[in-house]
Amino acid sequence: MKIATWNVNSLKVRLPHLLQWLAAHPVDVLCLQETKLTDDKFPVAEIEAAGYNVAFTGQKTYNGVAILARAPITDVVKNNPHFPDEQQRLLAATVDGLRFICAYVPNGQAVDSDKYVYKLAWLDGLKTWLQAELAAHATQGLAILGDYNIAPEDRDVHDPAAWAGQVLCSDKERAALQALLDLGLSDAFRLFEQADKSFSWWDYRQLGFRLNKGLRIDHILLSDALRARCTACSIDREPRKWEQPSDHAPVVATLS
DNA sequence: ATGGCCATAGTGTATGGA
Repeated sequence: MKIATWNVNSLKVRLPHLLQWLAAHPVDVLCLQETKLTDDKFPVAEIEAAGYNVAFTGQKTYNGVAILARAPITDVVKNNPHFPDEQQRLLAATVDGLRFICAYVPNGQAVDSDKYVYKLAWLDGLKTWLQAELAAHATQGLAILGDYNIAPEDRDVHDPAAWAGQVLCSDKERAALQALLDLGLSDAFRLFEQADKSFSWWDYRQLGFRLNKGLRIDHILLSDALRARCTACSIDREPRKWEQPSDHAPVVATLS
C-alpha cells in the first residue's frame, strides 16, 4: 500500500498535474492541501474518472483539503471537534480499516504575529484531537499526512543560519511538532537513510528549486502500528520540474 | 538592491503563501 501527501497550491490550476502524477503513481491514498476550491467547484468527476473515491472540504481562495483513495472512504470528519475553526484545514477518513488525517497546518506568517499565535493554538488543538484518534485506532493504525509548515530540524533547511528563529523553523513550532510525535507518531521520512538536503518545498523566487534552496515541511507521521509496516518513504521532485508547478513536491510512503 | 514568484479576486493592486 502506498500513501502520499501533496500541497497542490490550487487544485483548479494543478488538476492536470494531479491526474498526470496519479497516472504514473497510482497510490492507494493521497492527501491534498491548498485546494482553494469551494465544495461546489471540486472536480469530483475528473478524480473519479481517474479511479479514485474522494472526500473534501474547501473554502473560497484559501486552504482546502481532500483525501483521495482507491478503496471506499468512510467515517469522514471535517475539521477538529476540539478546535472550532472556519478555515478548512483538516479532514479525517477511514480507508481499508486505517485512519487517515489530512492536515494543512497554518503558515504562521511571522514569529509572534497573530497568525503565529493562531498556528500554535491550532497545533495544540490538533494534539488534543490526535490523542483521541490515536487511541481509537491504535490496533489498525493511523497516519496523519500533510503540509505542517514546520521544518523539524536544521538538516531540513537549506540555510539553517538564515532561517534560524524564523517562522517554519522557530523553537516553539518545532516543539509543537515534537509534541505530536510524542503522542506516539514517527516521521516516516526519517525511518530511512535519506540524501542530504532533501526538501519538499522550494520558493518560486530566486531559482529556489534549481539551486535546491528548500525546506522539508511536508510530512507523513505514522502511528506505531503503521511504523512497523513502513518499508520506504521518499519525496518525488519530478512534478516540481513540470511547467507551472506547485511549489511543493509529493511525499510518498510504502506500507507492507 | 532586504525584493525577486505565484494564485486569487477581479481589471488596480492587495493579500497570503513559506
